[in-house]
Amino acid sequence: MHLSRYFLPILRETPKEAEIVSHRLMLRAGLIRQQAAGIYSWLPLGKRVMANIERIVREEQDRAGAIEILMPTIQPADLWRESGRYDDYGKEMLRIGDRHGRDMLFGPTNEEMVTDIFRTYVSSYRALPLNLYHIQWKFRDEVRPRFGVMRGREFLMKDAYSFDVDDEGARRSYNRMFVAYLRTFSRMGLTAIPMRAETGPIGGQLSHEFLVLAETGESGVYCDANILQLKVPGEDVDYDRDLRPLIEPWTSYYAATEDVHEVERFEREVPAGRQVATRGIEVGQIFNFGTKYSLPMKTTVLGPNGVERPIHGGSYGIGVSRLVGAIIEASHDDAGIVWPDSVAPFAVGLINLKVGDPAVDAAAGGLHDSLTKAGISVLYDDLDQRAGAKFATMDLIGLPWQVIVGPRGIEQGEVEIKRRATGARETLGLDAVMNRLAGERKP
RNA sequence: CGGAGUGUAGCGCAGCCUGGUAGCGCACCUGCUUCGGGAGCAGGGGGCCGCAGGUUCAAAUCCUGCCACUCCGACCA
Repeated sequence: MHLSRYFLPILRETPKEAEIVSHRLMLRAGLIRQQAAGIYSWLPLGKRVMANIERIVREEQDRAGAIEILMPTIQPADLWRESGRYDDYGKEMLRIGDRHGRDMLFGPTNEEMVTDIFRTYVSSYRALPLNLYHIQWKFRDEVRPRFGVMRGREFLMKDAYSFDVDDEGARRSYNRMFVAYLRTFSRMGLTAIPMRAETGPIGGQLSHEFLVLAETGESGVYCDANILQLKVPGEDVDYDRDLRPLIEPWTSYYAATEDVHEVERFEREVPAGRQVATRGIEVGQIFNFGTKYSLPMKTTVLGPNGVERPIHGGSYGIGVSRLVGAIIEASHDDAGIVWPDSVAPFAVGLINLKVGDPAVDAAAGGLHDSLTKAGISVLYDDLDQRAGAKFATMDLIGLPWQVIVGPRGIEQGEVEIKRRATGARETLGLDAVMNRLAGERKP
């Protein structure tokens, strides 16, 4: 992609409404544009990052056996009256009337709708377990949206819903999502810790929330240092086997957010040298809520003995748009964003230091073409600007690699290559660049 | 929803107290010179001063009401 033909509105100064670092950097690097409190347009660079996050989430959901569907953003109120949540949900729910005076709402979540789909088509225990998910925009009319996309009113969420014939099956489904979540966040370059959580308005008895560690996170986190060393299950994990041994280490060490933190227990259970107090951002939560929705919504299947029984459900959310902010909170420096390879909007930023110089133009243009042909996404800065401005822009938008082509090096047939995260530079021959990048690019 | 604050060009701000032709920096356009870490000079375009009402010969400025946005608290992917 040629920068001269792209749409990348960089801001040199920070808009004053942005208080936290991810919000500032998202506005400055041209990822988002605020349209109203907690409501954002996604500009090209932000859109690409979110698409990468979505892709990883999707791959891990699929791997864990969940099946993708897509439900609408607008829902009829009747379903919510049936579950009893139409009145419970309160002002957070955006209520809309259509032209016929029918009560509609912009979905804040989809338990009711997915249950409706399920009960229409599934009536036998033999079709279970089933886990349906979608990645769709939600709207929750938060009293106080803030922190940019970290707490917007409109946000993109992956929500999965599991259906099982009994509690034992529901726990297996829960465990599959537990492992999938560990893998998902790890692939995005994040350290995420699962923590025992309150179930809140979704209800149920078992729940964990996943906190991404970041110095600038909004919740205080207390945990045992050992949990930070645990190895995340590999992509060969067998989701059909008993996953409890994989999960047990993660749930056995002390880990709590500040609102449920027990100082005495922490002091007693965790040796002084391993007591970690840090901060985190909630990016996912999983629930096992049993029959909370299946009873009022009459969702049953026939068991092996021919007797109808209510299904046991769970729901599993990941804040996709929030993750964009969370990743930046966890990975940035004074100069700007430092994208993990797997979610970066482009793999390579290619800088032409002297636009108009035939030798430099030819070398940079050639690199752009061969990188693109090799399937390596590249943003080619072909603007006639000073070097300082180009470097500042590239550092700000945080692409993993910078390839710098200038007249000095080109005389020797050499370019410079810089790793954004470490600042490490090396000088390579033109031909060597391709091999170097091809080898390093594995997400 | 309680408390605090801010609305003036795309972004950052001054002007308001003490009413009198709407300004500065960045960004943008034109030209020339520059060019390996945010260039210099010259010229130029862009504003219902958040909205409505009032006071006044005259309102960005004073008064009243409303709206929007931000921050702190209680709630949340």
